[in-house]
Amino acid sequence: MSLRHAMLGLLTFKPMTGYELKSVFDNSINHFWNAQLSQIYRELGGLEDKGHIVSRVELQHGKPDKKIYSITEEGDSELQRWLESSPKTLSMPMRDELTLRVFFGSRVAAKELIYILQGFIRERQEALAALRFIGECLDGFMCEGTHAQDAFYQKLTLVRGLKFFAADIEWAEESIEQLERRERQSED
Amino acid sequence: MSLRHAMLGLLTFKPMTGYELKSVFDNSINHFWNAQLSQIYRELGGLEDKGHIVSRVELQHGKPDKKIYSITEEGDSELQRWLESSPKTLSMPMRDELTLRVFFGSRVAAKELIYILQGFIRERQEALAALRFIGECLDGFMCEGTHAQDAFYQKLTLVRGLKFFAADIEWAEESIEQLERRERQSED
DNA sequence: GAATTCATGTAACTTGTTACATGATTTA
DNA sequence: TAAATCATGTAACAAGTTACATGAATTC
Repeated sequence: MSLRHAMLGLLTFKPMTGYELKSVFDNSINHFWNAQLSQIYRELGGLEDKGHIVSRVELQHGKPDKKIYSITEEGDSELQRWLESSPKTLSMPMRDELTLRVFFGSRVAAKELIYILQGFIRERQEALAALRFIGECLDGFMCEGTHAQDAFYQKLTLVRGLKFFAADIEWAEESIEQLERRERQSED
Repeated sequence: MSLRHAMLGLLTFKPMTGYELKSVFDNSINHFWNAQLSQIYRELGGLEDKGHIVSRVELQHGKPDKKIYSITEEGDSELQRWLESSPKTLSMPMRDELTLRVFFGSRVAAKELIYILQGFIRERQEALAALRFIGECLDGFMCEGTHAQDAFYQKLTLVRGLKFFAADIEWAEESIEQLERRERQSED
C-alpha cells in the first residue's frame, strides 16, 4: 500500500488534484516512486471511500471541473501509523530488464549491447540533471511551499538518487570498455 | 514479459524444474530479478501452452514427481527475438518504500529513522557478501555448467549489483551522520 | 495543422503477492 | 520437536500497465 501512503504524504503538503499529484510524481519523486494517472485516480477513489481524504469540486469552463483532494484527520493518523510501523524488508525486490539483457549478452552482438548501454547512459545523465535541478531548488529555498524540515529529508532522498544514477553511469561506461576490449582481443 | 524471458534464458543453461528455477532466482540473479514460486509455476504453464518449453516427468517416491522443463526451438527463437528487440525504456521505474519513508521523515523521530537505516545497512551488507560469493565462484570457474562466455556477461551484471549496494550503504551511513549532527544541533 | 497541457475517468489486462493445501525426509 | 528442504500447485487479491473516451485552450 505504499502508493496510497505516498499520496497521503504528498497531500499533507497541500491539497491537490489527481493531475497535480501525477506531476509531483513525475517531477519530484520519480527517482523512487511513480504511478500512472489511471492508478492515481483509482487510489484517490479508494482513499476517499475510507475517509482518508475528502474532495471539493472547483468549477471550470472549457476543462473538466477540478476535484481537489485534502487529507483528513483519519488520513493523517493512518499516514502516521504507517510511518511508525517498521517494514519487514527494507530492501525492495529489484527488477531490471536491462541487466537481464546483459546477463544473456552472449547471445547478442557486442555492438548491439554497447549501443544499448550508450542509450542507457544518456537516459541516466538526463535523470541526473533533473535531480540536480531539484537539488538547486531545495538548496535555494525556491521550492515554494516546502518547509525547511521537509527540505532536509527530501535532500537525503535526492542524494540516494544521485549516487544511484552515478553508479549506473559508471557501470555502463566500464561495461562498454570491457566489451570493446573483448572485441579487440577476439580480432587478434 | 521479462519474467518469461528470464525463465527462457535460464532454461537455455539447462533443463530445470520450477523449484530449481526459484533457487536460481534466489541465489544468482536476485539482485536484478526475482519471482515467487507461485508466479513461476503460472508462467511455466503459459510457456508450455505456447510451446516455448516442454516438460517431462521424473517419478519420485515420498516427494511430488519432478516436472523438468526444457526450452524448445520456438522458445529459443522467441528469446532471441526478445533479446534483439530494442526496449523503449532502458531505465525501469523505481519504487522504494524506504526512500518514501525518509522523504516524509520530518514526521518521525530521528532515532527511529536512524534505527531503520542501520537495519538497511545490515541487509545491504549481507547482499554484498552474497554477491561477492557469486563473484568468486564465477572467477574461479567453479560455477558448474557456466560457460566462459556467459561468465563474462554474468560478471558484468554482478558489478552493477556491487556498485548499487555499495552506493546504498554509503548513502545510509552519510544519512545517519547527517541525522545525528542535526540532532546534536537541535539540542544546543 | 499537429502536438502538448489541462483534467476527468473507465475497462481490460498483466504482473506480482499472499494464503492455502499436501506430505515425506532431513537437519538443528 | 520444530524448522527447513524438496516439490507440486490453486485461488484470491493487490498493484501496475495500456487502451480508450472527451474536449477546450495553448503552443510549436
